Amino acid sequence: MPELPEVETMRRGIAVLTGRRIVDVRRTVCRRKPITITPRIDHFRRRSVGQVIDEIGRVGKRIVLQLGNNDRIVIEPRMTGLVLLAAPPTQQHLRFCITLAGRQPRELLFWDRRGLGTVRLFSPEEFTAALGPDRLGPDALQISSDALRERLASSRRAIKVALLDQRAVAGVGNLYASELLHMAGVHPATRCDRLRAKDWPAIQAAMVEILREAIRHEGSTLSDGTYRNALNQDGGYQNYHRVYDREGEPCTTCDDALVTRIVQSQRSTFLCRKCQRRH
DNA sequence: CCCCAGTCCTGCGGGC
DNA sequence: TGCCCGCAGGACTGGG
Repeated sequence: MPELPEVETMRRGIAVLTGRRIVDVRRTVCRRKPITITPRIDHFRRRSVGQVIDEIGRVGKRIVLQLGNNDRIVIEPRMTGLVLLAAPPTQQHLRFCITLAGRQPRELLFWDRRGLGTVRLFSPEEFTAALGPDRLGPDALQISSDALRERLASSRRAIKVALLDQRAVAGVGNLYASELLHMAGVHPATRCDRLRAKDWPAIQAAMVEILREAIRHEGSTLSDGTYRNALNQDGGYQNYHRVYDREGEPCTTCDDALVTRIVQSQRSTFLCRKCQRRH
C-alpha cells in the first residue's frame, strides 16, 4: 500500500542517517520465506560495508540510499514493507538490518509482513537499467501537465488504470489514483484518448495537491494498520480521504450522491457519480 | 506494441 | 464459535 506519500514520509524519517557509515548488513532472523535481496548477502555485505550513505532519496515508490562508491541500496516496500529506525511492529516479520557506525540511531530496519518487498544493491549501470527513464516515468510531483498528456493521451486505457502505470508517471498507486480523480472531477473509467484538453491540467494539479496534502499528514494508515512512519507511528491522511474505502457514504464534495465502488483491472476504484461524470 | 490476467505472500474479516 | 475463502494491490511475467 505504500505509495509516493508514504514512501516520502519514510524517506524523511530516515534522512537523519545521511552521512553515516555502514558497518554491517544482514538478513534478520525470520522463519518465513526469505524476501528478495540481491546480490547474495555476502556479496551485498562486501560491497556496502565501510561505505558512507551520502544521500537518502526516493524514486517513485522506492527508497534510494546513495553510497560513497556510487552504488545504491534500493528498498522497495511494495504492499506491506516498512523502513524503520524504531522497534518494528513484530519481530517475526523483520527482514533486513543495516547497522551504522557512531551515535544513535544505529540501525536501519526493513520490516515486511507479506514479504513482497525487496532490498537491492545496484551499481550505477544496474540502477539505470532497473529504475532509469526506460522503466520509470517522471515523478508524480514533478511532471508537467503537458508531459502527462503527451505520455497518456494516445492510450485507450481508462485514465485510472493508466495512472497506475509507473512507466507513464511514477508514484501514484491505487488509493491516490481514486482520490486525485475525484478532486479533478474526472470519471476513472474515461478512456485517456477521450479526455478533454482541460482535463489534463486538472488531473496534474489534483495529483500534486493530493500527494502534497498526504505527505503533510504523513501518509495513510488503513484499517489493516500496516503502514507506519519510520518511528512506527500511524499516518493521518486516512481521516481526509474523499472516496477511498468510503463506499456508500455521502460524497464530501456534493454531499448528495453516495460514493460508488467499481473494479478496474481487478482493483477497487472509488468515485462519486455526480462529481465525476462520464464522457 | 498494448493491455490484461495471473503470480508472489500474509493476515484479516465476512459468511456459513 | 470456528473454519475457510476471498480480498487487500505493490511490480512483474507471459500470452493474446
